[in-house]
Amino acid sequence: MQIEFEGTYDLTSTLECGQAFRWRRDGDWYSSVIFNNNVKIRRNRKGVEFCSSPDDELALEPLVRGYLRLEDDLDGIYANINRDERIGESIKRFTGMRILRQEPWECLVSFICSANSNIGRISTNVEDISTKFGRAIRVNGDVRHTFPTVDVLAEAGEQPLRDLGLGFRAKYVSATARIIAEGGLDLFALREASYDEALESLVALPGIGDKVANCIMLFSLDKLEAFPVDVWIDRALREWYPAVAEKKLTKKAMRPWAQDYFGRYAGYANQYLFHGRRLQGK
DNA sequence: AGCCAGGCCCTCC
DNA sequence: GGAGGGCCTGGC
Repeated sequence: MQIEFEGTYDLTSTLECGQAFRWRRDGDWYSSVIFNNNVKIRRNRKGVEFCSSPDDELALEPLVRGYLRLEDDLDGIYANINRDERIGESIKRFTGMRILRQEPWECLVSFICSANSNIGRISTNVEDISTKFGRAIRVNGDVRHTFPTVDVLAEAGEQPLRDLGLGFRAKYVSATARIIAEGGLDLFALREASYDEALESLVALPGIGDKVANCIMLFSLDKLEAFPVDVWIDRALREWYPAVAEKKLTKKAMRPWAQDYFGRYAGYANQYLFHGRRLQGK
């Protein structure tokens, strides 16, 4: 099915910049499991084309639109965050890269798994969790699995997750799943909550600190002002922003500084700086 | 072999 | 309140 839209979209950068962990590339097609469907997608002249299974594409289309954040006015956002030549360069280089609107629970677990890890390993962890605890979706001989529900992971407990190689993150995933399963937090409700409210709720969960909470808010809870500070952003800000270096801002102090500096779309600035700095390597 | 990875948490000062 | 060390595991 074709989704037509105006405006730019760099699907490759968007799906490969490290905000989502289950997309696989095969030629110009990308495939993953989202909304309990095996979804294939590719860029074309008029927009993006996608296939879904088992559900009808017509039913999935609004969800895919939402996932891809096609409603974001990129030019408006660029104009808003373009405060200096550093961010300007990154915008020029990765024009069309978007933040995704992922499913909150999968996003939350993915970023608990990200602690002291790397993208390759996180991808393996998330895929292994799905294979072991998710529901099989078969498409033309290909089998992928849905990401398991909160209840399934709450019931599973810590040890099976350790056996999958999550390491010390297993107890955090398990404990957080149990809290949410028992009604300790409504993740979707956080989409309507303020940034501060959502942050406070998330960091109360085991395994979620300021950085991970900001990732979850940015990539799944519609908080475009979220600004996760990881080692790459830490490097980018210290190397590229004299104000940060001169003030000797700690990692902790960088987030509020950047949110004030870049404004309400600071999360977009974050993703462009992150991507640029990470490709540059250490 | 030893260090580090897209942090978090706990202890101690 | 913030600095320092431990934590699973895999990759270099």
